[in-house]
Amino acid sequence: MPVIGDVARLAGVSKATASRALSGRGYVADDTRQRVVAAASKIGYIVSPDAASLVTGRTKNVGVVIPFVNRWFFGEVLEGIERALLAAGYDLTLYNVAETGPERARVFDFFLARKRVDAVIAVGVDLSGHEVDALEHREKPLVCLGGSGGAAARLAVDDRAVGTLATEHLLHLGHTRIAHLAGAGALDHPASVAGQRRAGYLEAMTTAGITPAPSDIVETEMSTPDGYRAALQLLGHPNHRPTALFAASDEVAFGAMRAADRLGIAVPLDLSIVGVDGHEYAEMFDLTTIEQYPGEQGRLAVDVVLRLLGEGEVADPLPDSGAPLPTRLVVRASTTRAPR
Amino acid sequence: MPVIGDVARLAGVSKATASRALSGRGYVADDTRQRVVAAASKIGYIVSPDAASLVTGRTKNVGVVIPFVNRWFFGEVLEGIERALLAAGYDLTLYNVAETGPERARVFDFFLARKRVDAVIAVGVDLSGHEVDALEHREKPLVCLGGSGGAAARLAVDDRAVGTLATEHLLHLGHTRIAHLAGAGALDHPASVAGQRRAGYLEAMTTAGITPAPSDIVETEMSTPDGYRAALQLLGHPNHRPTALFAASDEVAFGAMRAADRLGIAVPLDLSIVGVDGHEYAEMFDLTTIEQYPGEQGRLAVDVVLRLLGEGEVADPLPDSGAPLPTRLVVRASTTRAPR
DNA sequence: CTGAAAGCGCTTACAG
DNA sequence: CTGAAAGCGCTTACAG
Repeated sequence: MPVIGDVARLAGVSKATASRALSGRGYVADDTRQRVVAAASKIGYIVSPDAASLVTGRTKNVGVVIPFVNRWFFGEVLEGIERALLAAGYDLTLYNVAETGPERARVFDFFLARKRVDAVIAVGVDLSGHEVDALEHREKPLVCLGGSGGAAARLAVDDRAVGTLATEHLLHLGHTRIAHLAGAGALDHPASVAGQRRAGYLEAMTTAGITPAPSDIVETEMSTPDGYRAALQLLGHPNHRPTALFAASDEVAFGAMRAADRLGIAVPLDLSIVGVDGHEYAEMFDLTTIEQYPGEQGRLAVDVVLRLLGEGEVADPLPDSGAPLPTRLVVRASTTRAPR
Repeated sequence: MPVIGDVARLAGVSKATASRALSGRGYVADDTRQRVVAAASKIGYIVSPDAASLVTGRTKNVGVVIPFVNRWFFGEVLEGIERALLAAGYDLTLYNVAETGPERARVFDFFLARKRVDAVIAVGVDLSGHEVDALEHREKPLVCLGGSGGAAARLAVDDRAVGTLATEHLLHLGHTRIAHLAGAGALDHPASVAGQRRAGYLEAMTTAGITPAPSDIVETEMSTPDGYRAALQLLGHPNHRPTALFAASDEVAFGAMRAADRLGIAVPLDLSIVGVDGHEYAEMFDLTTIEQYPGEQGRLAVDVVLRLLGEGEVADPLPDSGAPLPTRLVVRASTTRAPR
């Protein structure tokens, strides 16, 4: 395993010069640089990131905290982040933390508190004050993508507007009996994604002069199997069947479609369904949805992190700070006019 | 940011003793240790992994190379690996490499070649000789989960047997016209997962004295939308419709079910479908499948890595070396007796 | 059981 | 433009 001293010796320069030649920082005569580079590649020299980090204080490594990897939205975000980070020469250290628990505390208090990452990106996690403090205390830039909990740099779609738009789409089609398959925790955590979408739904309904029956809102984990179970419960009830359904995510919507199928409820004739996300299956299932663009969101989060870390001399670390991330209503065959 | 010198001073010992007390390596008097630990926690000391790595040569970090994160199987594996690594106090650095290309070369020749990871786990990647060499040359333990390309430590299901079993299940139900939705590259890369499953299918057919028509094997990316498209092509053809279909993965099978639905082909009455994986949606869709257990596989891969790294003094680094990972045929409503 | 010293592999002022 | 030296924060023989 060659070290920089080997390169220096072979090139006939000092370690300092070798370092400068290889890193591109500081003045080096052009032919010197070439000799050094040639020497390095000849013996297969690769800099030790640990040694470099120790002196520069930079690790070229970003921690990503994410509650799931196997949900479409999160997987796409993660892929987007990974690609962008790799392109910038950064490593990605993955912390797949669940809602809460000792494991999560360990990630924030131990893993992230060490000097191994330069910054952290939190995807869809509701951060506690303590967690944010732990990072700020270590002077680690923190970029949040969705989720909640105070952080300076936050990128998010307007989930409340998403909920309103989805609901208004259904209202506009003449539906009045509109149920909502909300994300788990929507009621208890109004600031969460699930909570915001629910609030948007409620707002649209209220504006339309409709008060949903309490049983018209059912909470579910945002997965297809859970959405399926929740929808069976909602749609299987003998009375009061809704004519339309706003699912908090496309994955929930797929489950609802399957439940409707199983119960012999025709979509969209008997039941219109709208989801959120723009999942890769949405087109195949003809699902009306509010698209968002998680891969792009991940890339954006990396942009912000890089700016915060001073890579690429850009003045404003948060170009569109405050502006919500783009979304788009895509109407497909799963929604139609309310039955007479 | 306190350093170990601060802890030592506060506890009234040398840095050496503080280091020993904190790491648990070497003799330290019990009360000394307690004083050191108290001092450390009082000032919120956390060891610098970079500095420690530099001297020990160990980073407590494992690189994971994986072609997708947003396919069910890979997502589950990744989650399993992450949990197991975290529990062992290791970090996970994620490299999401696509099939091939310059990006992939950069990961192997630069990122993984540095001293930042102690070992690498390759999930479902077909490694080239050059890639394996690059790692072995750096003396990095390499554990492969599925995929192909020579590596000492390999964990894998017997994909050929999986293909045979799935096909025999259909043969046993009286089907003779059995199509196969194979994974992309099955023909060109016989050693790949897709290739092995295809080979198993062919073997079972041949054993039954049946030669599938070339048009009965269609390759597709192993995703649901791609499976959908491939199945439309396969099932939409006016002649020769198969009565059964072996899909190379559950995700492909879901796409095929949707295609059948769209074409008015009843499953299982007109068409039996069997998949592979034990996807979380399989039960909901009543899909017959050959289950495997990716989360558990990920955990197992970590076990092997840890043994290879000498954590936990276990004699044999590969307990079940050679034995294929468990799988199980789960019969559901998507397969039935062949129509008369 | 504990401490002084060397050293892991780099980078960065500081001189020249 | 280049080099000698110091130092990043730790751990590990080596003495005692």
